Amino acid sequence: MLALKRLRDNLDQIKTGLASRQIDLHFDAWVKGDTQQRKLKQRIEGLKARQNQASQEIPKRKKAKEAIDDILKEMKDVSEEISELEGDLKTIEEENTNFLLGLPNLPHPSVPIGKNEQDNEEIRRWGSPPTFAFKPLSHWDLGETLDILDFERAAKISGARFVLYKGLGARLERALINFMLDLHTGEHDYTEMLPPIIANRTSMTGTGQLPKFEDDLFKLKDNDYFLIPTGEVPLTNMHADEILAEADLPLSYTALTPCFRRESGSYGQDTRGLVRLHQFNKVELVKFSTPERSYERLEQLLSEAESVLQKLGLHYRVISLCTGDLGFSAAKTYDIEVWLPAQETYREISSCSNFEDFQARRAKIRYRTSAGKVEHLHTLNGSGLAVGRTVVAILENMQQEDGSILIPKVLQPYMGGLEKIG
RNA sequence: GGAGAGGUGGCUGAGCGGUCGAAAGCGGCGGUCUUGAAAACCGUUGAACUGAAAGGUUCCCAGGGUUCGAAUCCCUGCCUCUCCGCCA
Repeated sequence: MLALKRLRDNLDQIKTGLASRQIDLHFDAWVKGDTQQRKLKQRIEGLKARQNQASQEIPKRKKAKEAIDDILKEMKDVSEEISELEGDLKTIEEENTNFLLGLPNLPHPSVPIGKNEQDNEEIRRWGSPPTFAFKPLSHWDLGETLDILDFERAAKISGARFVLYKGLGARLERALINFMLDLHTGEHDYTEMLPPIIANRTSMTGTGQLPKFEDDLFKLKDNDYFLIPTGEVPLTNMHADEILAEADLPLSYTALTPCFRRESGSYGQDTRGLVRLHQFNKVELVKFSTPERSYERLEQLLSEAESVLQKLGLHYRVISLCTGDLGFSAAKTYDIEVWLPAQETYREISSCSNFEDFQARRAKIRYRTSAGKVEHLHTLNGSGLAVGRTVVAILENMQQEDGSILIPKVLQPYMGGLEKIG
């Protein structure tokens, strides 16, 4: 959520900033509503001030055995008027809040201006694509041949866009999870968490999934509960309604969680394989930072996510999302895209964002500065990494002509010393 | 699931329907003392909105209600604790 003051004082500036996201917004109704709301509030507050005055006067008069009929009568009217006006105020306030909750974050000045993913800016590449003396197979073919991925049986159990990992496939997923968590807790100073993966409406609103994107979520029947689409939801909302001490910042948390997405808007895309599933595992990285240092932390977070791919020896590139491709809550986002040889393309494997105070305002996450002031802090998060897509990258990049898969050195201890699959 | 108790400021914990943003203690901050620290003592210390300021309004889990007036009474929901039952 954008700061109300900022919106009122710099409306034009914010309008242009948001327009760069390629979305249509109409502020006129809101401006009207906002003015109306303030006027109403002032009137109500005036009446309440009178009410408060009277509640001091009444007992005084009572004590002095003076008559109070007139003041009681007046107060009865005041009280009625207040409840009437408050009804109006509630309606207007709800409309205004909904509008504000529907506004995306303002892009950071360093974000490239652009219409869509075509305009994203490549920041750097690491390593180089492997060369093959044969035509590399897709991960779904490899997975099936090696009997480590089973999409048909997953469909029988659940439906389309689910996967059943088998044998060494399951082992590989688990090895990656442990490797990533060990790396982030051991070398990068994150605290490991194991949070709930069902979250309530308040939390979903806090991180920005709601109210706009309810259709993308799995909602539990008979409850106002949702399956989390990302570990960001529990890890960020764990500090909702809290005032943290500046000395405790930055806080860094990591967690493995399953993520659940309905992916309703993506028919026909990635229908095969485990790139786009309704359920997948992700190791999430979340940071809480002071505003002054949040962009420095974003670079740090990004490099921590990158180090996973570097240690695995997987070629990737980093891109900066342009304004038109930027997510709803983010002020700036770097995507890490890993090379997939079978499709001869880069695919997103991590998304690292600075949300500035956008989520902190929604979720009321604040900190007390060393000077004693209470301010909203900045939240950041990124994948470190999407585990299923890392399996994809390993299968496709490490495949050999005989159909076997070489296991990266750093992963071998986690695979019981195994050097290859198949 | 059944029975009971409770949810108050950073924490612990008082609080007759009006003078309660709320006692007290702890913690934090500032100071005195000290070479420095501790102890002791003194002072100070919630947040949001609104206003140029003075000030005003709101917030004692959330939402309703009673009342001229609610932290205090009533209802609903959520959460916590104790006991019983069930269970991985």
